[in-house]
Amino acid sequence: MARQPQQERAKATVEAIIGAGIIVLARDGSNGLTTRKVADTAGVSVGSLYEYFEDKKAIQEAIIDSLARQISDAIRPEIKNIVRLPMRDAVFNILSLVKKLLEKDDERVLHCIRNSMEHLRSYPFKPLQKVLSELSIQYLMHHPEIATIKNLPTASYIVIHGGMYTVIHHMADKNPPISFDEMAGGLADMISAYTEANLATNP
Amino acid sequence: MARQPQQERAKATVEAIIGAGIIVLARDGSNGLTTRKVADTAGVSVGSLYEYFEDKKAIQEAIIDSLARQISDAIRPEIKNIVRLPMRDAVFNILSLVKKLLEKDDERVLHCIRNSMEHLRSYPFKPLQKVLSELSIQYLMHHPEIATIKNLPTASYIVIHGGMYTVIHHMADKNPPISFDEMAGGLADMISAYTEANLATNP
Amino acid sequence: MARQPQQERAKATVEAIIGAGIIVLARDGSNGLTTRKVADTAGVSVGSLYEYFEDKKAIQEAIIDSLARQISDAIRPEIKNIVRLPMRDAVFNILSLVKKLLEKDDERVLHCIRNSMEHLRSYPFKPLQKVLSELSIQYLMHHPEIATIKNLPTASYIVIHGGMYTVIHHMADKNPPISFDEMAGGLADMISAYTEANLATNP
Amino acid sequence: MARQPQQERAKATVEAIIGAGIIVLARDGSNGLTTRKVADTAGVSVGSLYEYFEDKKAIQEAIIDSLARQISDAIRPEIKNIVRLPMRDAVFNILSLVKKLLEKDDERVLHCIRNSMEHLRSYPFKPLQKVLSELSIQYLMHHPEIATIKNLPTASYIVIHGGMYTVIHHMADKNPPISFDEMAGGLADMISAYTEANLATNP
DNA sequence: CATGAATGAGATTTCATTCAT
DNA sequence: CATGAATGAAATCTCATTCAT
Repeated sequence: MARQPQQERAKATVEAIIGAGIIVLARDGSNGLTTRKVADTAGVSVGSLYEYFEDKKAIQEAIIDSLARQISDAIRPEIKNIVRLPMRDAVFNILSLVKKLLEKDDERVLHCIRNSMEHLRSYPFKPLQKVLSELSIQYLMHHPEIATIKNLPTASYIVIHGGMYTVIHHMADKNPPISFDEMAGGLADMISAYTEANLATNP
Repeated sequence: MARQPQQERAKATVEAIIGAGIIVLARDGSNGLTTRKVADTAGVSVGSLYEYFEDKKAIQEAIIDSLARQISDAIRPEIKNIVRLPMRDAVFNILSLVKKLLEKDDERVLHCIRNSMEHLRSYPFKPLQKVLSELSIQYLMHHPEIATIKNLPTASYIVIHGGMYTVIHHMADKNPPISFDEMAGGLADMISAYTEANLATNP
Repeated sequence: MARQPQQERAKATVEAIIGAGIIVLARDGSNGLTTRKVADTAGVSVGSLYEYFEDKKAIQEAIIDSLARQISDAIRPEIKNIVRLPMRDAVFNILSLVKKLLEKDDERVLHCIRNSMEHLRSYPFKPLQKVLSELSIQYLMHHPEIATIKNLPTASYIVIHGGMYTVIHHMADKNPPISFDEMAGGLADMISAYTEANLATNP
Repeated sequence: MARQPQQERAKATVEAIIGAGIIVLARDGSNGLTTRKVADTAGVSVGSLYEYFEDKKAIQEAIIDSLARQISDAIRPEIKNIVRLPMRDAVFNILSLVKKLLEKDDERVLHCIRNSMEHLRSYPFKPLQKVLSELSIQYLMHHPEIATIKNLPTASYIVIHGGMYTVIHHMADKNPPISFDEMAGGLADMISAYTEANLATNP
């Protein structure tokens, strides 16, 4: 039943469905993502959903893929600027960049990530982690002196996972006890102190 | 409709329902948590669910409350030992403690937390955060010298939120690029370096 | 299972159940009459309901019987006064008497009659009709001159049925276009005019 | 959830659901009106009910609205004939008309009215009362001489409410002590005598 | 006798999916 | 291709009735 969209109009319909899915997922959560709501929001009939997608699961996956691409596309062009910065500024900028990305469109992406944590096994994180890993590698190439740090993978893992979630949590927090800049600055300082300490011991 | 259990048997039934709910939530996720499955797992009829709970939402909340209590009860008795340790060891021990807690019963609590992140707005974290905040305060009382650190709230926020989630993520990771001890050690080192750096500048 | 109450306490329980049933029926309608609500309102356990009543239907019937008796008991003692009055006053007094009866206890009986019209096939009307028929006969014995009226049964039927329902409807009407006294007076005048016209033609 | 029917087929389904609802309501009473029975009787699936109706309550209301329209539509075309008649004949004809209406289709409308008295607060009467009020006004315009009667509203109220219910009760009565014609004739005579008496005193 | 916990059949409601038009 | 009506399995919830204590 699921076909490849062959015409422009068909591609537009697929885009509309995925876009509608993102809106519904952000608004109503993964439990509230029904075919009817998606079809209504997309302005197509429920029948059309099944013209382009095998079943609901396929729609969910397409939504996640789309979110993943949006995230990667937003971060990748900034890599070339970030790799030039000293460690502290690099970390701070990455966190700010992620924040800006998650804030777009009334925090649509933020809500989608929160709402799909369970069902989709942190899938949307994967490409975020991938692009951040790329960034790590490129950063290393621009700063060969830190290659001597033996715990670089650890630092990288912590900033990518702990950092990401702390940003997500902070943004969802109605009354955060500290400001975003304090949080991001603190984490930047920690990473910076950690890497420099390891650097100092291996001269 | 919802009654207070008055007899011993009734209390046992309520416990069985919540226990079954935890099992089902851990196994099937919040979308897979149906009244039928909970009743079957608890070995009671669906009608019994509604003897003690207003509706399904109330059952979900009771499950979360129960998990929250389990978490707090597991951590609180350890506080008195942890507050005696130096910063690095304290952080490492807390993370290990959380890991041990989440691992219990085939990672039941871990799965529940992951599976209820969406629907319940990270509720199960609340008491975990609360008990860790208590720990922070007690730690401060045992180490008055660190009270001079002006960014203590920042460090605390990062270890509680970033640390917790990194643990959760690491445990769910099939092929983690670093070991748990490396991760926990790294985070402990960072926090330790961060606080000591701030301490050094304020002698 | 259903037993005859043999002790004083048992009789009191039966009364409490029926009284509770009347309250619930008046408040929640016949669809809202559940065994649990009746038991709670009566201050007994659901199990006790089945000690004294075969099933729910038996409770409903007991409620109706109780209402019927209340109605008859309220009207019968007034008969001896009403039969002495001229036709117009008699009709007006009967309607006022019915109104007073239905108003008692926050219109409890009124609501019960309205709420049981469907399910119980106007049962509560039966005894009301019976006692009013008795009144008709006694009235005739006190006013033998009207025995010559050939349409007396018709007049009686209309005042009993049309009159009763008009009272019930008027009491339930939030914004009645005429006052109760106008309505009752009008009906009394009609009956009076009708019987006198028939009397005049048969001198 | 509830949609507006857009195709012919959908409108037919809505009609079938309401028609089935009327049959079930007449047969089983408002307590016996289940979604299952309505769906089965209408020859559609239960799911279809919820395509066009928010919930069961909405179906009940649609049934009542449909009945109300049937009643009004049956009476209104007769108004122009009735207003030409003298008072006694007018009243008698109205009551006969109502009887004929309630008798149609195995007394379906009669049973529906009886069965929905409780739950729907005599709603189906409202349009019947409205159309009869219209009739009153038109009658007055054709008989300007009765405008001098000061108790016309009272007479109107009694014939509409008392008369209607007496008809309903009489039809439901297995062994009525008087015939329908006697009852209707009696009521017609009363109203006629009442209005003429008031007319005579204001020459 | 009295209790209230437990039951389970049956009611309402939801929603992914199919299919005639 | 597109539509949206129709489906029905499965979910939530209710409540009269039973029965162990």
